[in-house]
Amino acid sequence: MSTLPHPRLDELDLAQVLAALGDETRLAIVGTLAANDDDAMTCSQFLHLGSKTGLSYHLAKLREAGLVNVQPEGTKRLISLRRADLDERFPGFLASIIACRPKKPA
Amino acid sequence: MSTLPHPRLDELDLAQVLAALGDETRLAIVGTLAANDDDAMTCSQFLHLGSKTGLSYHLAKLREAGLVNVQPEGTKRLISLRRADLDERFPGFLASIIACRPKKPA
DNA sequence: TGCCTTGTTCAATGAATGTTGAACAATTGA
DNA sequence: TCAATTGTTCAACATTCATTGAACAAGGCA
Repeated sequence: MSTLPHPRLDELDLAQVLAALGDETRLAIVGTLAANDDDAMTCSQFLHLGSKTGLSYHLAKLREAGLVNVQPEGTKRLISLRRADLDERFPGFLASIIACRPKKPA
Repeated sequence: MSTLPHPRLDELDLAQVLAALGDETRLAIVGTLAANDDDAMTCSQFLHLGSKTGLSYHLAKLREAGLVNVQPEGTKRLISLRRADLDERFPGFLASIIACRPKKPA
């Protein structure tokens, strides 16, 4: 699966999840993943949100909180929302978060 | 209404709300208010969660984020969840948060 | 092999956070 | 008036957080 440490479903902690999302940059990352139809994205696709180093930091936070899955693929990392896990552990939560983010017009 | 500053409905910021809830103590405060049927409570009713000073700090955070309303009443402060406001601004959010908190058995 | 791309690690820094105890303010009630 | 109750404010402190740049790894590809 993945070489990087990810919390298991039963290890997800609500306060940690909320803290991870309590940052504009990380909230934007999650919002972008959702707006991208939950398709996997690479770090470089978020460069408009901050520096390379900063993104590495924020993505690690999101991964450690259990919000995203990070899967190495060649020199890239495929980042995807853990939508199913989050929906199971915190039903309705992710949807309510995403619903009140400003949507990008088509 | 109240002498303490509260953000207006249109001023509620999702990231700030999430950050405010990203702390075990504050999450417990909100959970307790919800478990108490959204009835107003006083600071002293949360003393089991921390020191007097600490609670004052955390309750200010919750108030500034727009999660609770604090209304002076004599020497006490009546603290209540801004349920209606939160439901309007972030539909489904509060419910999803509260649903996955462990409930106290009756 | 060598170079480019992608992303991480490290150390440093400044800002924000959470906790504590002492002192203070405001109201209530004897 | 005096004392008790309820909370806030303040300064101090240690911790964590977010950001930066330089250096480093690991693959891809010529």
